[in-house]
Amino acid sequence: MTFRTLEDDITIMLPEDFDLEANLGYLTREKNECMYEIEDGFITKAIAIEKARFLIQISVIANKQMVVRFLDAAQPVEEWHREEIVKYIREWFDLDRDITPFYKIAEADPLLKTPVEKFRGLRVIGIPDLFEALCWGVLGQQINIAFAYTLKKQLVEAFGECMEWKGKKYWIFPSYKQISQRTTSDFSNIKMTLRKSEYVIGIAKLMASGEISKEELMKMSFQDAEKKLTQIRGVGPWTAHYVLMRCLRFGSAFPIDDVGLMNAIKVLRKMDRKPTKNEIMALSASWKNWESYATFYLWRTLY
DNA sequence: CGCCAGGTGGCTG
DNA sequence: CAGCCACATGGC
Repeated sequence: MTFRTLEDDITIMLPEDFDLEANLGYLTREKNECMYEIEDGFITKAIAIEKARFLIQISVIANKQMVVRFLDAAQPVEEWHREEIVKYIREWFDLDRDITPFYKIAEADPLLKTPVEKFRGLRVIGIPDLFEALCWGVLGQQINIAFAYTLKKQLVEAFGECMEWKGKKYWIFPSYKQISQRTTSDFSNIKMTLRKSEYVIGIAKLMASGEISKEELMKMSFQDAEKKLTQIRGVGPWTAHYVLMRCLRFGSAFPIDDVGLMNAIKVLRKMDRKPTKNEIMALSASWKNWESYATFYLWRTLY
């Protein structure tokens, strides 16, 4: 890519409950992650805004402000691009939510007390792109997390685009338009089930036709959005809630059937078996509208 | 080797 | 409608 003079850095002021280490702890939990790179506290990521491509590097100063630097761009950086990138980052780190009510609940909750002490300042890290969030949910079904990352890497490297910078590749998740034109035979080198390939292509087609869009889902009530999502083939209650939590940002999203959630509760309560759904419902009775945060913090206790 | 991983759709009685 | 089952692969 040719050299260009890039625009000035962007500064984003951070909310009170933001801790860089807590968030980097989540972002670095899996070495196989291919959607960004973390090094020396810097987060480097390729971002697509429609047809434009940017390579940005995020750093955080004293947990007070985020600095976004443009390392590279495939075209001039326009003002509206900068606005969209800020929007993306605010969604990614959930910067527009005041999470002090969650801490109030959690500090009085025997199950959440220790996790919130340990991970204070962690936000629910989002997946702002709906297609990426749905695919990531589908890929993660029923398999261990490390393997899910392997599958995502295979999918991204097979169909995504990358930006190269200083000898490294930074990937952009494949678009639904691109995947909607593939068939399951194109997925033969990706070691996921045929069923999952069908789900991913089906989701891409629904998005390409406009039947499913983030914009529309964001306008819906929680229950309507959940219903719309579970009508998609391959999206059951777990995946729907996962997407409601990580992309659509409903605080009350709650993947209650999640085996990781069950195991976290089992360990924290020193149980010799997994809790039942009824037991989890009883334990979570006071989490109203913060189920997503509670779940995310409980997951962090495991990996 | 068997069982479990951030489940789901399809089939059966 | 509840109860099974297959599904690709890796770690332990």
